[in-house]
Amino acid sequence: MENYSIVFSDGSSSSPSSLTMANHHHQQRSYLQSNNGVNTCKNMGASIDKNEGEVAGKKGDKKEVMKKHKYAFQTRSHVDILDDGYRWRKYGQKTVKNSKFPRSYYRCTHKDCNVKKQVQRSSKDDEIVVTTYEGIHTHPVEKLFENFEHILKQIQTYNPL
DNA sequence: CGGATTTGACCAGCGC
DNA sequence: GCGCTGGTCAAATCCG
Repeated sequence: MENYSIVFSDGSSSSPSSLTMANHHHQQRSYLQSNNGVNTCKNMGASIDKNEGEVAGKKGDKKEVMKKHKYAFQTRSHVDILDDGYRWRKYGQKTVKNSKFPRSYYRCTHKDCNVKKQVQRSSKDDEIVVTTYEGIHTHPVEKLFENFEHILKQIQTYNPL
């Protein structure tokens, strides 16, 4: 069962057999760990918050209100969308510079769960898929997994290293 | 018919 | 301030 290589990284260092958890902001989280902790991830630019938490009006007043849980990892796979048990609704796609492939933006389809993720594949190695999660799910996983064998099988299927 | 995608527009942050 | 770039919206469209 050594046919997969899942590489946690923050986008910079990625040696293909190490597991370096990304730690963008405050705390790091286990992959696929559903938890109902406080989730105050707010969107920075737009103002689509319906009845979400407070909007700190001006900047400079409160600076550390938003805590974002953001972590990325790379997988060697030929499928973009790894089935991680949640349902995702695509809400955007942009072509990023320095990359041939577009980046897709997904959002969790649950009612009060505003977890986002981005899927982007590397321009150099089109086998590499960079998935970036942001936020913590406030609801249990909709699909039931026994363990990681399911998702690992997806990677292994398309990655005969 | 309802929910998910598609896709161009729109907007904000940043660098020049 | 302006233009580029990345992130999101939303209407149209697709698909079960």
